[in-house]
Amino acid sequence: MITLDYADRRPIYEQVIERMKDLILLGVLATDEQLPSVRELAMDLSINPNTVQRAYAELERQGVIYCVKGRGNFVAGINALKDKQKEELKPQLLELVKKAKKADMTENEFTELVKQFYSQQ
Amino acid sequence: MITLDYADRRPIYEQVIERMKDLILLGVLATDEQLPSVRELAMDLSINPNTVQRAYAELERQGVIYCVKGRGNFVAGINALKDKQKEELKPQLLELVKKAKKADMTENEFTELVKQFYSQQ
DNA sequence: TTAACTGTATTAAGAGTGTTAGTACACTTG
DNA sequence: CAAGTGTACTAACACTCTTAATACAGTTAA
Repeated sequence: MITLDYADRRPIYEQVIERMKDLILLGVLATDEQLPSVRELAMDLSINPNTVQRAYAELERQGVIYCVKGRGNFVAGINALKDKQKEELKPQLLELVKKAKKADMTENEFTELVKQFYSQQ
Repeated sequence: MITLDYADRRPIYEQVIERMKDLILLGVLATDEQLPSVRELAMDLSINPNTVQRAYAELERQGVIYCVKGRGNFVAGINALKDKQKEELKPQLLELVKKAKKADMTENEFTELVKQFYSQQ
């Protein structure tokens, strides 16, 4: 279901968060569908249940999933997540634009890159 | 010359690297101009000389500055740095575009944000 | 030459974070 | 009741960031 990249310097729990969001955005995990249990996913990825728990807690804090004690974790809703991702994008893009300006990259150069990347596969 | 942000979670040496690049890109530090010495900057920022040294070593490794033992550190060249920053930008922008696609953000929406951010101050 | 400045290297220690391990408790389901 | 869920807690280890204290080598100006 999920693959970890140990070459990635980011913490495992962050990778789990990102992959789960991807699975939801791709529609692999539908709204209200149950996620693998903490212990099951930990076993599957050969990591500690605490690490999975940390990822799930953060996903719940972000409103991406909801938890029912004794039953499991469930997908909260794909549209809310999409809107959330779009909002997250903005400050990150602003930082990139600032960096581009500092390096004297024109808006046209920048937009050309966007066009190129958007048409990519 | 440089101000640190202790609310920023990133390591101090990374902040020093970024601020030095900014000073160079802004033209505050011209090509071949001497940077503050390791001990002087450390004193100025109230941090350890080792931390400054780490930042300077990384800046040299990236080709942003060059060091002469016994004399000091000097700015390598602003144009090379600008080109370097533009190249660094590309993979970061690609990741953002990927994220945007996943969230079903259209190229037009994205480009509109770019336009907005570019015209900002 | 000497003194004071440069960069550079080394070792040790402390703080913080990420991860694992083990255990325990409460809730739900069959 | 038993097995599965989420949740909480403590302890230990590894790694990184940072500081501290030296030490050494090169440069420069008095």
